[in-house]
Amino acid sequence: MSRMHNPAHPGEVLREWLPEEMTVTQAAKELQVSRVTLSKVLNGKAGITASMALRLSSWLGTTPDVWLGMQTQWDLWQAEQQPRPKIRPLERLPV
Amino acid sequence: MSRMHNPAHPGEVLREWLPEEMTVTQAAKELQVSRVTLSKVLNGKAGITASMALRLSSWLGTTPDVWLGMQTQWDLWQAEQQPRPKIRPLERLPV
DNA sequence: GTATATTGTAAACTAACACTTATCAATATG
DNA sequence: CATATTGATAAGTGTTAGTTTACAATATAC
Repeated sequence: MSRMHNPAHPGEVLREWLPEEMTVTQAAKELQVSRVTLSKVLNGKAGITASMALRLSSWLGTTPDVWLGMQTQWDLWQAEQQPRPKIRPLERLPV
Repeated sequence: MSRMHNPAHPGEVLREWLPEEMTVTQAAKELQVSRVTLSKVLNGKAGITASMALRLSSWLGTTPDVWLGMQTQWDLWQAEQQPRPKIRPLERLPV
């Protein structure tokens, strides 16, 4: 079975967590990454790493798993869109 | 809060799924990756990618999420062992 | 209105890493 | 003994998350 819906990029979701008036520059400073790094994430040009997930969880008061989970679902959906080899299921001895 | 226990590397878990008599070479052929690629995963020298998770799920009849989830937990634990910047929680307006 | 600072993204570069093929020592098999 | 097969290492390639630098656009100061 495949995932029906193109999941949102985590950066897209992150956008909604940022207060309206907060600039990328400010947010990057709080997260202690460069402006560029955060900008890329927000624009879907880079993914959420474990390190970034920890920063986001400290800052936003979430679990890191939320962010990494989103990234995982996104990665998985992307991979499912690629041509895939036909793999014959392993024959297991019945219990 | 941090994860208490060093989670197993997914490759370690994968080992347990392989039939006793199956060689790395055979398994790699079924998964349609090189011997080296699989060997590295089994020895914890490489992680589980989305593409690999899909191969494993096809072959072993699991969901891909199982494997990617393990990888995520492992990545997270590794990142937690590193020195981390002190990030001040974002002040949210109370509801 | 012009000068200066700040913003967000792009460009260029570096480091890490997943993958491949080639190589090698060790073990099995003819 | 000779040959083939195994699993791991070495070497090389491509991708990508991170940095600093550069730039065009907008805001702020004088």
